[in-house]
Amino acid sequence: GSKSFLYKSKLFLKAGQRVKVPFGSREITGFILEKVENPSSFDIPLIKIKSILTADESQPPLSPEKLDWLQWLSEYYHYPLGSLLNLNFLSPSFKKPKQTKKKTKTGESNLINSKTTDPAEPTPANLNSIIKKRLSFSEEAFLKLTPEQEQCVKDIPIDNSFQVHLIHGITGSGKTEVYIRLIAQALKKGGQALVLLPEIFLTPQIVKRLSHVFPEQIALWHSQITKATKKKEAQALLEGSKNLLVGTRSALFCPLPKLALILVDEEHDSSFKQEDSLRYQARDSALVLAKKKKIPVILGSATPDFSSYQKTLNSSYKLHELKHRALRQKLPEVTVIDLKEERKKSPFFWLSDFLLERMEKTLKEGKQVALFLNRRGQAKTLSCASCGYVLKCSNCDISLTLHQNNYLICHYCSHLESKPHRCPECHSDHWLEKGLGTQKVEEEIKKLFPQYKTLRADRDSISSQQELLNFIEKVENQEIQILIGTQMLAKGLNFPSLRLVGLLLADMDFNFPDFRAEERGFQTLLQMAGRAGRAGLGEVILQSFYPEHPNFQFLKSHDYKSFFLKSIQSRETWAYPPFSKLCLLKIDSLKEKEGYAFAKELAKTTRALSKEIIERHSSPSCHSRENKKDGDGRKKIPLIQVLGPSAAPLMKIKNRYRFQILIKTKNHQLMSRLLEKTIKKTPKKSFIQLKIDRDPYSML
DNA sequence: AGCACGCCGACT
DNA sequence: GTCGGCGTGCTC
Repeated sequence: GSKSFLYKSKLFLKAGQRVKVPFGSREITGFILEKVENPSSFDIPLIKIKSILTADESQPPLSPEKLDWLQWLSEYYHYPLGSLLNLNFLSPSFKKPKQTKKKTKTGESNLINSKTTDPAEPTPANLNSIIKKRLSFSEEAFLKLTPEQEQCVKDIPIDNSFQVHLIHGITGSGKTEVYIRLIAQALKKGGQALVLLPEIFLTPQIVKRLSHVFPEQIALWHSQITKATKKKEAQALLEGSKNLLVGTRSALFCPLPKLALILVDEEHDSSFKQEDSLRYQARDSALVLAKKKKIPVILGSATPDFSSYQKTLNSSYKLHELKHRALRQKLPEVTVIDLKEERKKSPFFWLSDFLLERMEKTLKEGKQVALFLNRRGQAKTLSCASCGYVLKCSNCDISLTLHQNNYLICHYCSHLESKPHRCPECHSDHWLEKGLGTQKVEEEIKKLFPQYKTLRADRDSISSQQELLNFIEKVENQEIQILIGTQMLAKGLNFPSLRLVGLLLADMDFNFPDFRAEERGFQTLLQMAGRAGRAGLGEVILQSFYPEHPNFQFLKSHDYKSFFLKSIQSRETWAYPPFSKLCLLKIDSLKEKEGYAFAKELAKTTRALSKEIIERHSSPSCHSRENKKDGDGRKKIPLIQVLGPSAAPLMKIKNRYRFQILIKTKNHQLMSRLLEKTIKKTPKKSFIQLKIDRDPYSML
């Protein structure tokens, strides 16, 4: 996959250093990887080896740990190291835009095996001014901690050793204040801290709090920050004039020479996984970086990822629990309503009499109400009332979503068309709207409560940071009484006057065709329930067509741990993560037949190679360990399973046909070995793309 | 970036 | 058959 190139030089060069080299007919900047002792052992005629032109001192070299980490990323996620080093923040000139999808496949490489290397050294900097600045935050901005928070801070040493801490703190338990103390410790020691947030534009409140406490230290890093600013901030972090970086997953690549602490907030959030080009999981990658740098990592969540929580059970992660809300507010009471019973009585099937009544009461008392529904748009699909024809996107294989009652959008390719008058099949003009979205709810609620102000929060109504800030301001100033939204409302927002939360169709979330659906659904419901009563009494009304669902009992008692212990069992039975490792081989072809043939051949190769690996792995030397693992009565998990090929759940997207093969293995070493062998054996085809999604989050 | 190579359609 | 357009791969 990722190629490196051999050059010669008499210069004194360090690994990670940038150099200018001739490459083909042009001159490019490359990175020194390592010193090669025996160049003739390479399969390259010595005469072809060119000389390095100059050392590029415009930026300090990558540290050995960072370089090591980048190599790990490249291998683990099967992404060419050359392309990785070319990503904006690592690139010497910030001018190069992200490669187009077509180019990433080849991955232009500019790596160099130099003849002389030496470990990199940290950049010297102006100590006096740094020490002055480092202490420029004022402890006066700290809030008083509860005994629980204080204990948590005490139990997390910020030292030079690798340890993963999981802070499981219920909504409103004040995790941010714990983070602030730990960041302050890292800064006081002369170190730097990195805080990763899922989508920074959805979490302005924590950013505001951190900016208030560390006004001169903080640098922000996310997709809406301009390149010029990024360059400036990267420089400040390199020099040490700024020492706290708060950003989304890509902030992980920013230079932080004195990194002493990594904090991943809302660590369960799926947006830490990048779904294109380098398909990396930022939380997992942060753990690897921290291990190489020998520093602590803190993962925080009210609803931890199953894999993270599982690792606290055998103490490989340290668990810290915050079980009480910081201002001693009670957790909201959860009432479960059976929609089967209620639907006949109320004006709409999705609004029970009970919820309606509680809404009226809450609003009369001057408090706010939020209604949560995990589907945007107005009606999910449009189908013909007489023949049942469903309108689908012409490029993709999926149903179109109706917006504002007159146009249809494909959520996959953004294809837009107006609502047709007549059914293209039977020419009937009678359409049925199936499904319920936030727009429909907003429309009806406005009719029911004309005297109160209603506002909708979803990806359609709020698409920028500024729009979200406006929304938050309106809610905080109580200009709005009724909020209607998707999971956008569930992410880290804190509204003191919000008393009542209605979860309109709570069982909908458990039924996606994905092994993580239950985990995801419960996390969202619990997070959403946690928005109620952040300052004082709160109430949650959960509506469902299946009210006896056992998960609702866990929700009523706000008991994440019991939910986890129950739900993790089926993961084990079916050998899904964290009990196995997954990798999705995605085949994407312009032609359906050839794509399928390629996928079939690929699956055959993968199966044959996995058989080889299993045989070798089960040889006497490895045998005893495996027996031990299987001998304790648990269901036996096969070492490697290759499933498929199957048509992807959404087979046709943007006029390309998609097939997939799922590999399940017992551990990631086996996976790496299998992937490497498979790729080596698979011939490249021009119109077929093969993408490797390691630890996939979306099976689509 | 700029050149080599191979696949496929159009034409002598 | 052969010419040439174009997409893809390679550059130590």
